[in-house]
Amino acid sequence: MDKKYTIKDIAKLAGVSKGTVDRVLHKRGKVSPAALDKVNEVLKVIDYEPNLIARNLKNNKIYRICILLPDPEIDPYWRPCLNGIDDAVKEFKAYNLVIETFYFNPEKKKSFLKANEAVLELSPDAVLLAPLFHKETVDVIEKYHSLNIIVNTFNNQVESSFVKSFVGQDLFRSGRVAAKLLDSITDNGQIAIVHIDETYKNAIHMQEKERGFRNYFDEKENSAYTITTLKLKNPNVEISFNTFLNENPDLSGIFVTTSKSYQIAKIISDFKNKKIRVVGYDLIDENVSYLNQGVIDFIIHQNQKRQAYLGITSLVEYFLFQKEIPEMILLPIDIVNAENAEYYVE
Amino acid sequence: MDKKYTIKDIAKLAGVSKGTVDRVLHKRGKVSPAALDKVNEVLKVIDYEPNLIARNLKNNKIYRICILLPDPEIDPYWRPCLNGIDDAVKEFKAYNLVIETFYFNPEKKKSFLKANEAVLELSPDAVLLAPLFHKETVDVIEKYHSLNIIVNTFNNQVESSFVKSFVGQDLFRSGRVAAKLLDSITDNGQIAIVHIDETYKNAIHMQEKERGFRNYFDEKENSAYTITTLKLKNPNVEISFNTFLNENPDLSGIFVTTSKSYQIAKIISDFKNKKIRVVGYDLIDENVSYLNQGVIDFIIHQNQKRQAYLGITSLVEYFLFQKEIPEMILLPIDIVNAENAEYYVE
DNA sequence: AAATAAAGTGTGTTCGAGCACATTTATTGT
DNA sequence: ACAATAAATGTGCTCGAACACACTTTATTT
Repeated sequence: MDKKYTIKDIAKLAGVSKGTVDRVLHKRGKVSPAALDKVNEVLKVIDYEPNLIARNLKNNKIYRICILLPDPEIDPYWRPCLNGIDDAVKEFKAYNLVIETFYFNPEKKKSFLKANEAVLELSPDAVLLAPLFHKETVDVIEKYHSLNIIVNTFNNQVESSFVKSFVGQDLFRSGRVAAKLLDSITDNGQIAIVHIDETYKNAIHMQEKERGFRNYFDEKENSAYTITTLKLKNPNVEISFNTFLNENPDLSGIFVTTSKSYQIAKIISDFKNKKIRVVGYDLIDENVSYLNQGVIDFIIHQNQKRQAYLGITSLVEYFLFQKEIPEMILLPIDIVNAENAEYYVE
Repeated sequence: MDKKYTIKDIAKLAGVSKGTVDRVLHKRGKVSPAALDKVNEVLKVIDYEPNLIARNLKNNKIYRICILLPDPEIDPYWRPCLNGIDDAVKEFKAYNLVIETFYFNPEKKKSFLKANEAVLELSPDAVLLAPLFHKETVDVIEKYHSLNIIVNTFNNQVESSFVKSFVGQDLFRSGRVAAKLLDSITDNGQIAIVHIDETYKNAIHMQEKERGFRNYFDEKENSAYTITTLKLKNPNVEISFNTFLNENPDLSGIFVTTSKSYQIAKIISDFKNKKIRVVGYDLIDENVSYLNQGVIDFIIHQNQKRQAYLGITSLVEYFLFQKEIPEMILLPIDIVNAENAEYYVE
């Protein structure tokens, strides 16, 4: 009754052979106008959907996907990605897929290049990478492209027409979200945007967040906030920031643009004069701990796990089921407080 | 080199036929100890993973899944579910699946029962339902179970050992999230928990949210809040709440436990005396509009779309790939403000 | 020891799409 | 009109797992 139509069914209905139907469906030509009409007539009436299972059984090529990201041992920010990768691997382990992960030292361009060389050795079908070093990334992307290897990026965006897809967040928007949060939890006064030195990290990341943050307050009429940008460098963060705190008694809110908000939290938790509100990024353990203590008020979740997961699954589904890969997948900007954190921590 | 092992490969390696390997893999018996050992020896060495594609090609049974939920025309809360269902249908349309949706009037038990009868007529393999009427739900679940039809629920939980899986949110926790939000955006004063009459809705829903909300403040030391619960009924919401507002000039925050926060927002947006903060539920248009106007501060997203989507996909993957269905899938409690709303609106 | 039952093993077909190749039909040139 | 060639069409095999069925070997009964 509601059995799916097969090519054989169409052939029978149209009074031709399955070979002809196949040629029509794939526009391979070598079909007479008469036969073409007959088949199209049938296709118009019935709703044919090729059986993906059967289609893929034949195509038993092994697809190889390589993922390149900074070593989570060096920067724990990337740890959740491993879970995302793991989920994807588990989900597709029954298919003809080889998914391999490569780490590089996020502080060393050489390490990044070396990892890419190792990937090239394997001549994979696709590469998913977290592009930290701009120039180097553009170069390797071109290399991959010339070898017909698909390149997708996640977390960081990079300008290159050779990148098929990007998974990440709108950082400008995420800055606005942070601004809105601080706006709602602080009374007027001074707000500090704090960039904590992460030498290697694409500075664009932090800049975009700052732009969004300031944009929110610029748009707001009669805003009585003063916004100051602070660039702190380890190991001087503590001293510099303490000085700043003492010089700015009006400070009511802090927006930390990196996952290092725990460093700021540590300082202000000793600083009992006044309640200062903090909004930061990323659910790493130290941050969650200060979130639970009430020192950090909100954390914006960048959802690295899902970024990695979607980066892989979109490639897998492209290879296995010829699903189109969207040029850009923007993940929601999740707002986390002490009460809903457990659902996002990975 | 890294081709996947097939049953044939195992057979060759073990020096038996693929029939014997098959019997070992499926524990069908009729295998001599000697042959069993040989096959197990090979299986120990190699990492065999059956090809799901091939497996499912053979099993060309058509699975029928029915979804029962309130008519979104009557309660727009359920509208996002349609998108979730749609996504799942699209994703699996190439497989042997029939997914059918049935609506019932959320105000009429009879309508619910009638919808279930229609479902029973089709004798599906599984049913996914939003259980509104407790007693009736328990009855139909028993009926389904006796007919070997799998029953999963979403959105509302119902006590029944016959339910295989539940997809939803922890409502107690969501009450706590709301409390934390109001706590962070209001100064001490009075807070109102507002239940707006939705006759049909399982009152447990709202009660759980209230319990969580109060629990947060109970746990908080030296909290200087007064918490009042208000039960409002349409069409008297406006009059009653205006009276309440006038009688309680100290009111600083409102927690609306249903998706009707726009009704409260409408009232307080005319009430210019003081800034009153509002936290409510669900991204329906009216609420988002007040969110953007700054009348509602936060909305908790119940993610109906994903609830429906996961409810279906878990069943599909169970049938198609014999994946286990988790007994309970708890979705994150998403916090939404005017800046990140666009990512959640469906 | 032969007959019969039981246990163990292998072979062959199926699922649906895809594609190579064989076969048939139509068209062109002489 | 009849090759020669081109165009159109159909047949049959493949992928891997699953399972029915036929066949062979071993065990049990008389």
